[in-house]
Amino acid sequence: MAHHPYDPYYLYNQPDPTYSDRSNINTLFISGLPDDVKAREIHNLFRRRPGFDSCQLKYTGRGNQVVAFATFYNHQSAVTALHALNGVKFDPQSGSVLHIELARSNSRRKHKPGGGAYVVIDKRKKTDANSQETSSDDGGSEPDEPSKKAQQSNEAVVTPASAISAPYEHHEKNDGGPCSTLFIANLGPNCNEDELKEVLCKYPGFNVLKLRAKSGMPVAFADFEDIEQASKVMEELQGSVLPSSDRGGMHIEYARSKMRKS
DNA sequence: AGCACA
Repeated sequence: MAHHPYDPYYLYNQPDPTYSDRSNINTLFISGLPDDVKAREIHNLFRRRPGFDSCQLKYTGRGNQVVAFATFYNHQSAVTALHALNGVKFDPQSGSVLHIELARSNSRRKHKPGGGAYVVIDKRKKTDANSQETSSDDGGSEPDEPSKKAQQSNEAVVTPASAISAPYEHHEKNDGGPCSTLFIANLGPNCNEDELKEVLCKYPGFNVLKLRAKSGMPVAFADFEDIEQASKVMEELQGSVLPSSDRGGMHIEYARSKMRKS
């Protein structure tokens, strides 16, 4: 008996049966897509998000409605991508705005070693020249749709400030977007440059590490050749604990600006 | 939450 039943901390942490618990969901449900969207576009939308695994485009068969699912390696990555992209204007021509929520269930599709990074599920009746970008050999593997009515209310969707950084626009300033320099925090006070460098130099594309202790706690900047390589490192090292750490794992983000090639 | 170097 580890917990007294009236222990408020114990009670607080019990699952609440009145709300669906989606803390184990790693998959996002995306609606509000234009009906001519391509699986490739969905893939490009998510591929640089940390923790991204795979995605699929689904023609629901009701009208030209298209929805998509994006699966991440963990729940937190999925939630982060959700917040980054929900409400973003996807197509300035059609005015379509992304509506993203946690899916009702995780995508069960396994990552085949030779398989593509995205998948199309076509439930449409028409068998004419519909382009099958990638075939789904197992149509029963897609998660449930969380909201049947989500797609009908495209016009009511309000565009939040995050839509300013729409994916189709090029920005000179980097507002939290991907960067080939990483910012590393939550390092212990005893962290030294060499132990961190030892870990980082195992990854391809690693360039330069700079450690600095601003008002005590050290933070680091690690520069890589390109964003893909930096993203990979962020994914793999996120939360990992250095031997010198007296606290939790490293917290890694994209730096606000690329390191200067001095 | 903490983002420098030029």
